[in-house]
Amino acid sequence: MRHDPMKGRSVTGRVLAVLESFSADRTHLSLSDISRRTGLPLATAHRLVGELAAWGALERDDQGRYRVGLRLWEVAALAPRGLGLRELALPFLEDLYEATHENVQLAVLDGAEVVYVERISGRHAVGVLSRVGGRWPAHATGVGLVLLAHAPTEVQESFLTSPLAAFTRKTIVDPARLRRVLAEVRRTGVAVSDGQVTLDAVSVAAPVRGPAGQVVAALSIVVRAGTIEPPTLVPAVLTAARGISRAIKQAS
Amino acid sequence: MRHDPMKGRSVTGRVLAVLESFSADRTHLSLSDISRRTGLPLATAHRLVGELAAWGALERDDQGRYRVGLRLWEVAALAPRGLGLRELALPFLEDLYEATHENVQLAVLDGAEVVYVERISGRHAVGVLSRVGGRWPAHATGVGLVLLAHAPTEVQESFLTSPLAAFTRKTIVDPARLRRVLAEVRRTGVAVSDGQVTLDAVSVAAPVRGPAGQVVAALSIVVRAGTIEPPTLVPAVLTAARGISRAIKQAS
DNA sequence: CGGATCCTTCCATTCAGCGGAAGGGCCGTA
DNA sequence: TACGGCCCTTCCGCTGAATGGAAGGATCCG
Repeated sequence: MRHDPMKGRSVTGRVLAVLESFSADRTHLSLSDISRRTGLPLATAHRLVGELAAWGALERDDQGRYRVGLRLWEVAALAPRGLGLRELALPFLEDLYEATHENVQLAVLDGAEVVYVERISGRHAVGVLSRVGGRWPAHATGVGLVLLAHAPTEVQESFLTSPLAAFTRKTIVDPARLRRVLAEVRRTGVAVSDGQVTLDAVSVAAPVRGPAGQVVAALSIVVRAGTIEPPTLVPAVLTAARGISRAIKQAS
Repeated sequence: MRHDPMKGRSVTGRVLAVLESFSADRTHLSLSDISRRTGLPLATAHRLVGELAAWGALERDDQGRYRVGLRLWEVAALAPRGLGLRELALPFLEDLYEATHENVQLAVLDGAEVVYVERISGRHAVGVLSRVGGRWPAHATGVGLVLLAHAPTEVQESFLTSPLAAFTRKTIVDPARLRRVLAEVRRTGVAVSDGQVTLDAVSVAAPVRGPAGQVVAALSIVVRAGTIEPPTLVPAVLTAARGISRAIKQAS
């Protein structure tokens, strides 16, 4: 009898487990690493990894370690909610970036987290922890507040009944307070997130809408706290967000 | 006896076939589409697609059609030769873009083709056919000429003995002429590609080097033919390319 | 309303996938 | 130089995950 999590697991499931064994802080893994992280026996991992490498989903470097391959990135680049969205948005992100040289981000909601689809950062802009392809709990980000505010009610309720992670003393962790913040976001049309992820950053975010008016993404600018008054950033963020919404509509 | 291309094909191979059934001009596919394009029986396609969708490699839209999912994009975003390279390069690409507002591209070589890892295009810049995540035959592009010029000899020989596709009357299709062009690229350090993909575009490309000095990518600017003399673009392109090379070295 | 096409589900059969074991290679240390 | 530890590769008898034809329901369109 097998006493491992992979027992009875499909081949597809194992293949996907291999792919998800890579992370932002572990982009290069040995075969043994992959075996350990997935729970797959070495011989099994070897076979699956070999097939993925032959196709290009994985690549092997000079030290024999594996990394996510270009071929997988090419296929994944066809994701409408990933690069597809980013392609349409980029001119407007560039506009906002050139006007401010601050951090400009585009994100979508996935479950209880935002996934960053794009980020352009100025050299002197305040440091941000977001990473393209990375995730963050929605409640603690400007883009996340916008996306949650416009999410279906059941998504919001599910979120509000789960524990809210704190990153700084300013992170919103009280569900009642979060409800009020989300209502305010819906009312004003923008979210301001001050010091929720790092104390020195404040962001202003606005919704990006799909053809039917539904919110499909959110755009934000992140600046150093105490440098620019957030309300002064609202017109520019709204302008860029509306431009992206228009581009999405025209692409439908 | 099975009379289909999938007979004897591994599950991993079938899963990858499902993923590669999507293309830039077919980002949304029905289950039957996927079955036809992969050669998989409907029931088999249904099972595999269901597992991929459950994990997030595929998503299903409101009309029941499938598209590449965000989760796959997230994993693929960890590809060092994809977004990894792009993240390091972006500040320099932005510099070049802001200085010129023309098309700025970053590409890597994969076999006989270049894969575009990044592209920033100005609104009024000449139209380009490249697409992030897309491929193009190396010989017909500025970035490709740079990458081929610095590729291992066997890669170059293999390329030169294969038929060279023509896209315009200016596309280099004569192997002897291509040899001379590649030698010139090595000598001068940059490639100028004039009208090879479209007659109205001319590009200037320079190599991006890895920690050991090897050429790992190429950067280019693409402008409207007859507007800016290519040699005047060389310093800016070289500056940006060297900046990226330095960033790569520092990240190692 | 009927034909065409799509999608979902079932299940008897089968062969692709499994993974423990063995062996070779590499590296670091005594 | 030798040895221990760890990594990677390969083998192969066994078995259960995968298979896909068939059936049935749903949807769309002329």
